[in-house]
Amino acid sequence: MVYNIVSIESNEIDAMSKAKILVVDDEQAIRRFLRTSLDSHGYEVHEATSGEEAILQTVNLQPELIILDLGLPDTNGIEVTKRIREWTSTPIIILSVQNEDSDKIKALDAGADDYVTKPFSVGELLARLRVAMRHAYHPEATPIFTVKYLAVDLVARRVTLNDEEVQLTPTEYDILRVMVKYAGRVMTHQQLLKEVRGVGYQTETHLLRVHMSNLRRKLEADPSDPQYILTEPGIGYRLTIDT
Amino acid sequence: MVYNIVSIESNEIDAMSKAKILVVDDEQAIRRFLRTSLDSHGYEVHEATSGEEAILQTVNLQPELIILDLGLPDTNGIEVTKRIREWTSTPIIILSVQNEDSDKIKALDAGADDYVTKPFSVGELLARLRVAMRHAYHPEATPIFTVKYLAVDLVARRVTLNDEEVQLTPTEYDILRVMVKYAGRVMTHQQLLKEVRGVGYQTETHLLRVHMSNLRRKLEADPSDPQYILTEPGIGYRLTIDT
DNA sequence: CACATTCTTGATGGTTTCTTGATAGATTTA
DNA sequence: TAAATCTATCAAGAAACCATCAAGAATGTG
Repeated sequence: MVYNIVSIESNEIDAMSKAKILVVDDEQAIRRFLRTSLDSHGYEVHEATSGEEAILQTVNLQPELIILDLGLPDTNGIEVTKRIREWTSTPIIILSVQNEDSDKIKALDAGADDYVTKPFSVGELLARLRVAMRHAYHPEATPIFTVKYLAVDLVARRVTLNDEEVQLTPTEYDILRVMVKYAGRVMTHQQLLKEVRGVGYQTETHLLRVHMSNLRRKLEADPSDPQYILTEPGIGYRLTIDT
Repeated sequence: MVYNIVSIESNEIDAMSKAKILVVDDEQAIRRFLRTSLDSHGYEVHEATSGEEAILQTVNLQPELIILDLGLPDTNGIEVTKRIREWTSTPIIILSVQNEDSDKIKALDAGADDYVTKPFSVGELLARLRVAMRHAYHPEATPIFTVKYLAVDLVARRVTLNDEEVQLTPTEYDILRVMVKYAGRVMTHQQLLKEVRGVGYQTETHLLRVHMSNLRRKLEADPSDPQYILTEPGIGYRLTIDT
C-alpha cells in the first residue's frame, strides 16, 4: 500500500516539481485568497483549519513551507510552531492581524521564520516565501529517531524501548527531545538547561543531574554503564548515535 | 623577550564567542543607536558608512550578519546585496524607510534575508536577527579538522584517532581546540595558558606541560616522538598540518 | 479540597580531573 | 665540561564534578 509505484499519474509527476505549501487559517476567505495567489505562481496549495490538523498535515504532506495564522480556534499559533519545531525545520511564515512587538518576538523565537501582518501584499508575501524556501534545508526530517532499542517519536511524543512505551515526565521528555535534536553531539549543561528551562537556569546543573538520573533509570538497562545517554565529564551529556 | 613570534593579538582570541555584526548606514544617529542596542545584547558591532566600505568590511571581518540601510550615498543597497551575494551567504537584514512593495521584493530577491522598515522596534529587530543567525547555522556542514589519523570535530566536540573516539578532559580538549584553531602556527605557552585558564595563569608553564604530556599520551603513538603536537623549544607548541 | 504526579532542593559517597612537587633527561650557555 | 635552563613524566593530594536517594514544595486534576 505504501509502495504505490504504478499509480503515478502523469499530472502527478508534473506536480512533483511543484513546491507544496500548507496554508493554516480558520478563515475561509483568507484560505481561498491564498490558494488563488499561490496557485497562480506555481505552488501546490494544501489547507488546514486548526492547529491539530496543521500538525497532522505537516507530517503527512511534508510541505516545503507553512503559512500559519496566529489566531487559530483550538491552539495558539505559537504553540503549533513550537510543536512543529520539535521535529522539523520546515519554514513557517506567520500571518497575523497582530502587529504587537511581543507577539512577533515570541513567534520568531518559537521557531517561525518570518512574520507578516495582515493586511499584507501578495507580492511581499511571495518574496518572503521565496526567501524562506531559499533558506530551507531539508535533512530528511525523520520524525522518529532510533538508536539501538530506543525509539523517540517526535510527532507523537512517544518513547519506546524494545517496543514498549516508556512513561516520561514532561521535563524528561524535553531533555530527551533536545538530545535527539543534537544527537551525537555533546550538549553542555548550559545548552540543555537553556533549551529545557529557558534562559536564567543555566547554573542549575544539579537539577539537570537529577533529571538525567531519572531518565537513565527509565531508559538504561544499567544506569551506571549507560548505552544511550553518555556523560562528558566537565562538559555535559551526549546521546549516542551508534546503533 | 623574543617570545612573541606569532602575531596573534590577545583580543583576537577573546573575540571568539561574540557574533560580529556589520552595521551599514550613512546616518551616524542610526549607527550609534544600533551600536548601543546590539552591544548590550552581546554582539560585536562594526560599522560601515558606504557600499564600498560595506563590501570591504564584509571581506575583512567576515561578520556573522549584516544590517544594511537601503539608502546609501554611493551605491544602492540592493546593488551591495547582490555584490555580497556573489561570494557569501552571510545573512543580510535590510533596514529602510521605504515601505514600498517593489523595494522589498527587489531587495529580498536580490538575496536579502529580511526587510525591516524604519521606524523599527529594537525587540523585533533583535528577534529577526536571531532568526537570520539561526538560518546561517547548518549543523550537517560540520567543519572537521584532520591531520593524518587525527580528527577534531569542533561542533560535536569529538576527537577521534583512527576513527576511534578519544576521551579528553575539558582542559585537554580546550588545549587541543586552541591548537586546531591556530594549526600550523606556533602557540606560545602564554597564549595557550591564557586561552585555557584565563588571564593570570600565564606563568604556569609547568601546568601546561603536564596537560600536554597527558594529551600526547592519548593522541600520540609514541609520545617521545610526537607526530601531531610538536614542541618548539623555548617558545611553545605547534600542531602540525602536514598530512 | 484532596490526591497524584512532577519538580526542586539538600545530603552523601564515589569518581574524575586538576594541580603541585619531585625527578630525570635534553638542550643551551658560559 | 659544568651549570643553567628547558622539557617530559610520574604520582599523590586537593578540588571539582557526578549519581543517587529521599523529602518537601509546587503543580495539576477530578
